[in-house]
Amino acid sequence: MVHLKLTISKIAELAGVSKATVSRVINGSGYVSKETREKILEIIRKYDFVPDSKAVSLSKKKTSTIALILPATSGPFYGEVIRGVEEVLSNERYFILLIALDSGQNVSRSRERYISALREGRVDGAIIFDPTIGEKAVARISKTRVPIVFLLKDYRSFGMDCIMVDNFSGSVSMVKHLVEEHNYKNIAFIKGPSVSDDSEERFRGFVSSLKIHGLNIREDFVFSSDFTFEGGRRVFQRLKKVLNQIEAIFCGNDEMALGVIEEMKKEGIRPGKDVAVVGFDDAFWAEHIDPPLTTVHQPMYEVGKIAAQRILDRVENPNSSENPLKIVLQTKLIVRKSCGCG
Amino acid sequence: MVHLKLTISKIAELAGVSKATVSRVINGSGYVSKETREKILEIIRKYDFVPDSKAVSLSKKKTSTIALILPATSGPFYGEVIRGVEEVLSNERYFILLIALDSGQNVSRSRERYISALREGRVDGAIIFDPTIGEKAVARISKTRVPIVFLLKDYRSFGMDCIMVDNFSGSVSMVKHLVEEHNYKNIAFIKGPSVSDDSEERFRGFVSSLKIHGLNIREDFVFSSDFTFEGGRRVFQRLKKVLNQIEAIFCGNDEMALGVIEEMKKEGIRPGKDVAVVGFDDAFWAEHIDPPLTTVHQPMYEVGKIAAQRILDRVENPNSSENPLKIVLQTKLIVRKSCGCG
DNA sequence: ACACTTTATGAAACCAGTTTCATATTTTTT
DNA sequence: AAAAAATATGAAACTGGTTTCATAAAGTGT
Repeated sequence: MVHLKLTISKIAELAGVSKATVSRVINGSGYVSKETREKILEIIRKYDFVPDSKAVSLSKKKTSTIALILPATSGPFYGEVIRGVEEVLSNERYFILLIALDSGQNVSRSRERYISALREGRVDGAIIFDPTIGEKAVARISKTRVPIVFLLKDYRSFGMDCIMVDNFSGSVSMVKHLVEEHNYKNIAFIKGPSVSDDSEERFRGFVSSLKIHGLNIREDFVFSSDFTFEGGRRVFQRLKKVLNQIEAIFCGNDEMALGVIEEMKKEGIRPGKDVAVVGFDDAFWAEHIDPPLTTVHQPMYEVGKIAAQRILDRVENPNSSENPLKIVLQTKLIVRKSCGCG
Repeated sequence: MVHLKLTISKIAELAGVSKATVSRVINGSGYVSKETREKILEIIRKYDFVPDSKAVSLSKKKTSTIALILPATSGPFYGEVIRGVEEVLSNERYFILLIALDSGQNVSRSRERYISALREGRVDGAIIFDPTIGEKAVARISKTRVPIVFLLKDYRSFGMDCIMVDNFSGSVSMVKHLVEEHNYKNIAFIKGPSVSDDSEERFRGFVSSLKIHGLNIREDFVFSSDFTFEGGRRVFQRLKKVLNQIEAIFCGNDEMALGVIEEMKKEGIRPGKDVAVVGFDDAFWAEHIDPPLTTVHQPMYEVGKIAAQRILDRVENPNSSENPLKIVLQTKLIVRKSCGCG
């Protein structure tokens, strides 16, 4: 029993009409008499026919697919962003082509891969979350003419929309809490990798907020690490030297905060009591660790949703001459216990 | 300045050859003289030409895309599975079409969506992780003739490969540890939703292992919840009644264990000291909570990798009459402190 | 020098749809 | 009743590639 492949032509033949008419029925376009439509619909149902998406894509010049580029190590964000994007796209019958960025030196390899996908016309648009991308790559992407929404990167000068998160204000409100509620005056800061814009923004917010409160920035209270758990542990060993001079440690993200907390406990120092430790991100587990972590919530689900809405808009109104949009979502201070509260 | 679209025909024209020859050069197939090849390559480079993937897919009947179906709530597994799949597929220049299953009643809606994707010929194969799927849907999927690998579901009778995780043995080794190392004799169990095969397997392993150790199953020590953090909190309230009769609580997954632990702490009961609490899954945060959770590690990264290798094999050797394969990956007991160790 | 294989190329068919255009039939307007 | 507009349909062109087939030239063996 050979399973013969159904095509629109065969359906047309069975119905005694031309394939153009079948196409019209399927797409609800053009004129088709009621009787003809019903007859064709009947046959389509009977044989359980579905048009081949590859052929549809080719002739309609539309894939109904959006590329979603994500860093492999976006950890807690991964799922959140995907959820937001998927929720919006699936409603509009679009699919997600997911490309995860390699970590380490291989980023450029995976960058090539997703640029390829754009150039080959595999997708109608793309949501790009690529923290280490630079102008050169953006210029190449721009040449593809594929509508793009960048996450957490502002490339409006290349005509691309961007969805940003206000890291600066997040830091500001954290410092405000530490200073005004707890009266801490000596706060250490642990930066992430310098290539990370987020990290820089958070640090700038920290510095700026200290100034506002009339506090000095102490260079020897500023440390650098890599946003990882292990990095947090390591940096704590360096930080120990100034531990007796500080009242709080503001970590550039939650993972490092967790590393710091674990290391502190090992040394018999009580996080949140002897020294406050706070983070940034509000990872899933942040409220469940001991002590529950005071941190800044990143609205990544909303970022995903808005990015998806935006890209659909661009894809479906390609010639709208609207200027590249920048949408800034607010972070939110989440006060738990590691800051000394409660 | 109108950006004119490049096609293989235009390249052919520029090179003064037929498009068949250009196609041969691009694909490295058939005979092409060295001079012709270089001339064409030169022009392709000069104009930065890339063939349209939609056209290639249509004529080659190959999309170089694999569907990856994942539950929205796979929480910690999400990223792990994706990482494994992506690592293998990207090396072979395949792309991932990601479809997340809606949670709640909408599963069937998203199920329709991914079955559509298969029927439309959007992908060459699919890796399906759909815990609540039933035979009826599987039968429909089977009709599409698209190669499928199921995760954690055995549908070999429909000709589909499956990658399983040995939950049963995971439970057995956990009970073994609790009984042999700690000499616990009264162990409560919190099941997940009854629709979850995993949950059932874990429970069966628990029961079986108790028997092996000559212990009775106490019906009133068995509770049911829904695999969520909140579910864990709620079930603890029911469980309190028997708390003075038990030495350990074996939770069907880590999230519920976390809920139980939090609730215990609120009541002044020390998890791991007064009563042992253990979980299943080894979520990212399991080692960082207080006390660090003793649990059973699920090798989801490996599941993703092996599934991807398997699906590529099926896709690239479509007429191999090899029987549907079942690969069982082993879980691993991770002893931390919540069981009373350390 | 002749048959046979290998190399090289293009025309045309093909993949499975959509869309334009021409034509025929109705229906509506004047 | 004639003209205009709306409805209905199919042939053929089109999307942008790949592949088959035919043909010709070059290389090889005897």
